[in-house]
Amino acid sequence: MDPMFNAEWSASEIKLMKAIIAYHDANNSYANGTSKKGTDILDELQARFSWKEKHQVTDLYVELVVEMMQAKLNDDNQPMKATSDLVNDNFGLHVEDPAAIEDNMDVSLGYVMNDTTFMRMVEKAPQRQVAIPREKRQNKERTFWTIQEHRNFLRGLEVYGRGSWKNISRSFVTTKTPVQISSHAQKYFLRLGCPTGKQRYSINDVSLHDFEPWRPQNHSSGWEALSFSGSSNNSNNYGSRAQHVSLGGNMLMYHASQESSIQAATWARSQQIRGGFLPQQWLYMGNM
DNA sequence: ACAATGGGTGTGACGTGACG
DNA sequence: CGTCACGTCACACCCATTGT
Repeated sequence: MDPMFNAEWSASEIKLMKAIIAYHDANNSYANGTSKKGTDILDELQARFSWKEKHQVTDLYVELVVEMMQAKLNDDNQPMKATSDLVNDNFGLHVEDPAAIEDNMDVSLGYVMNDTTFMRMVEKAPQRQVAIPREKRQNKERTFWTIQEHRNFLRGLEVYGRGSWKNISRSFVTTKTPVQISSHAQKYFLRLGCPTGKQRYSINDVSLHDFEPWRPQNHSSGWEALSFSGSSNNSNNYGSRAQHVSLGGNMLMYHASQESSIQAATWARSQQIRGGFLPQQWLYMGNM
């Protein structure tokens, strides 16, 4: 968590906000992806914390929602706690230990990169120059979605829900217009709804909760780090927790000339789909 | 090498709801 | 009721990959 939160928000304020969110959660208001209730919650929160800047409330709300979802994920191997219990124990989070939360923030946010190599691979999408013969398409440059943008999209989806492309564009994916986000969402939901093992890996296979594949306690061998499971096994919406693209360890760093992150991901995915595993020297190359 | 296929991006038409 | 803004859908176009 941003250390600034320590200065901007007191523990009691954070606790209160969590309680409010939990209340809405208990009423099925958050993260069910079916409504625009996220904005309702924000309105209430902004009214409740009227002395705070709007962006402060929004930012903390987003942080807490993601954290709470992550906390629930961590409890997946345990009986699901009742929401009332979550309210009482701060959703299993240790609010008094923000440093620990900060340490896990990337995990909470679904970043697959605790090492910077993966980030380097995905932070810039390939800017393909496409010859567009039609007049209307002249001078148009195709801009591909980065994984980071897609994750921001997923976060916005969780907060604002489907259809609030304007809000998502304004608050989460500022590099894309609402129309572009809508178009991206169209393909995203189409992919979710049409699972087939023949599909290649795509940006839409990246979920918000891609996390922890690199953790040694989760996989005793490098091969287990290659746990791809795209949307084909996902029956949930909005990049749900069941959807993982676990790009284990440093496996994407296989080739110096593999400039395109998308291509790298596609390549890696294809190796898995085809049942052919990665050469071991590539798999462990990043650890050299 | 070539054709087929899958996938990504952008555009236009249409539907819908809010507002005056 | 008309207008406007916005979202959804279908489609075009293109690229990358795969199969032959």
